[in-house]
Amino acid sequence: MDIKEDIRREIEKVLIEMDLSADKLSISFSNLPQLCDFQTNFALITAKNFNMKPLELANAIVDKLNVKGMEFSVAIPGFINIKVNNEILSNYANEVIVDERFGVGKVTNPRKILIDYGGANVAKELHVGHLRSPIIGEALKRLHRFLGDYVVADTHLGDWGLQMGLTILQLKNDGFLDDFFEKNAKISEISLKNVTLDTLNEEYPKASKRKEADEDFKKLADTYTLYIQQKKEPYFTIYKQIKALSVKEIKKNYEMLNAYFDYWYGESDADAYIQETLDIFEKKGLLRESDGALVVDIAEEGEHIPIPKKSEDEVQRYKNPMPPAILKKYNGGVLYVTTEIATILMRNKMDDFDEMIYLTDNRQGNHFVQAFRCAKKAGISPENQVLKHIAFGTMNGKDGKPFKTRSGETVKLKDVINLLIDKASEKLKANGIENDRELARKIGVGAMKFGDLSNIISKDYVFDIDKFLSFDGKTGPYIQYTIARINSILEKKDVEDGVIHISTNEEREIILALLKLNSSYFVSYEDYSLNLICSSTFDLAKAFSTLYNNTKILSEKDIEKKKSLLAICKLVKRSLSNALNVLGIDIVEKM
RNA sequence: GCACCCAUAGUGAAGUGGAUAUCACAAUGGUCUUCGGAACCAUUAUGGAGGGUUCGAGUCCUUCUGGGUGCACCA
Repeated sequence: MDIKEDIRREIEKVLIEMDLSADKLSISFSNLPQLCDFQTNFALITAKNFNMKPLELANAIVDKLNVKGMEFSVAIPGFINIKVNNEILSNYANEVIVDERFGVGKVTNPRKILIDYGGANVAKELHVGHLRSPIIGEALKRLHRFLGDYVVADTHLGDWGLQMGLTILQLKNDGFLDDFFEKNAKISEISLKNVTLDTLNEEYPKASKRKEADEDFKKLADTYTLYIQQKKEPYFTIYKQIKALSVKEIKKNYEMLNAYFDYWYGESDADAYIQETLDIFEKKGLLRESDGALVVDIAEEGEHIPIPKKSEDEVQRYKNPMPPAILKKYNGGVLYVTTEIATILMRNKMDDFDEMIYLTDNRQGNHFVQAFRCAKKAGISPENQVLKHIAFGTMNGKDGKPFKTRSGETVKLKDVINLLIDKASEKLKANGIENDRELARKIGVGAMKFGDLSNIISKDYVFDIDKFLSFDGKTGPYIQYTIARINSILEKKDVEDGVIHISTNEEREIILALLKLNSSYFVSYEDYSLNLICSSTFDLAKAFSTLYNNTKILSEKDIEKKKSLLAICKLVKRSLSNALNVLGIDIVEKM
């Protein structure tokens, strides 16, 4: 059920007849819509291989093509242009409208994929920097599932690092943990009664700041972290309680963003695999001692070459820096990379994944290069397993710098969401809808998600709330609004929708936009370009709006025409809704 | 210093090596009025600079300029 594929098959048939390889044959949408609907530059690319001139080859192919409803022509210097008639488009539309997959096929080789996204840390409040990972990750998860992959979403909590030691040390210093440290305290019966989320949100930043200036404090926090990792009491019990408190809050925030995870494993769950991981490296002779730490050399040919020092006291510099990965610290503690590798080991014991995708900001590029190289080197990740780090850019304020509050502080994620809800509420109020915060959330959060996903993942972008929430333009609300308008028509209709007959140019545009949207899922799937789905969705909404503005559907006199138009409404609504769903954006009935 | 990412209209963005570089917003000029916000048309780019590969380069390679990020015992 794909016109592009039908065209490809027809041309392929001719190529086989001509005894030419069809390997490089691909049909694309026309970039000159006034000339044709589809095009292929097959002749331009391959003429040389067949010892022909592009124009000759194109003409030879077109001469042999004779397909009902399709018009083939050749354009200089050798394009083959294809136009399809209204009947073909009508047939396509009538198939799609009853198709439970909206006319979108599945990938031919479904894979097992794990997506690691979210990036929350226990005891640290989520902030704006935590928005993109769940937004992009959730959309990728849904896209892969939609196209037939088996996908596991694991948020991989940061629950095992120095921040835990720091938090506990600070809490202890500030007297919150006295009960736990009394002589003969029955640890299992004590709970953190005076500690709330607000306490954590105050204590951690304090500790984090202090460690920069206070060497001893940092050392002690290191020790505490080690205690937790060794499950020493009362540290471990305190740790577990802090984590439970924190996770509850994190979950709530993710739900506001429509991000749902299959697993809530964290770095601590990988702990059980740390020793085994280290043993594997040990056995393979990959470990080496360096300044008291155990490291793995992962530099490849031409990397990490010392640059001669100009003077004695100069710091050693390296060309193509790829320092060894530290798996074990001087004090026996383990680090981010170690946990990452152990997590890969854990996941590979859980299931056999074809691919693991990690979503973090681009500052962690080196970390993943290190972890992935280590995992491959030690055979912890099988050779044919794809380990993919998707690095995204920063969300900036209007000044082009990382988004901050007026006083220069990091903006809390909670506050961003509330701001979006408030702004959306104002807009709704103007439309006569009051006091519906859930509706406002769907619109506000959806607006931000669409604004985010419209950008290429790797680039920084500007968080412009007014632009995101505009009901006009390439925005989430515009798409939601288009659906709401269709709802309004479908509610008021006095006849059932019928068979679609494409007859006008506006209707053609809608079906072509639908075809493009349906093919965009596969392009996005290949190269993680969710922005393409966003723009194709918008184009479909826009094509529909053009029809809507010029055609009075409900007052159409010709009953067959009216039924067809109503069916087009339904068709567009279904496809737009599905697209939003794949992007992780809510659909609203009214707005 | 060493490495990675980025540079396209006033602004924000899009473009599997292919035809006349696309979209949104804003601005200016014009046409028309509402199944739910007005819509439609027109105008606005020496693609950061220079070289190279190619029949063909915004896209690939290279040098430079400007911005962001990172560079072992944080995560």
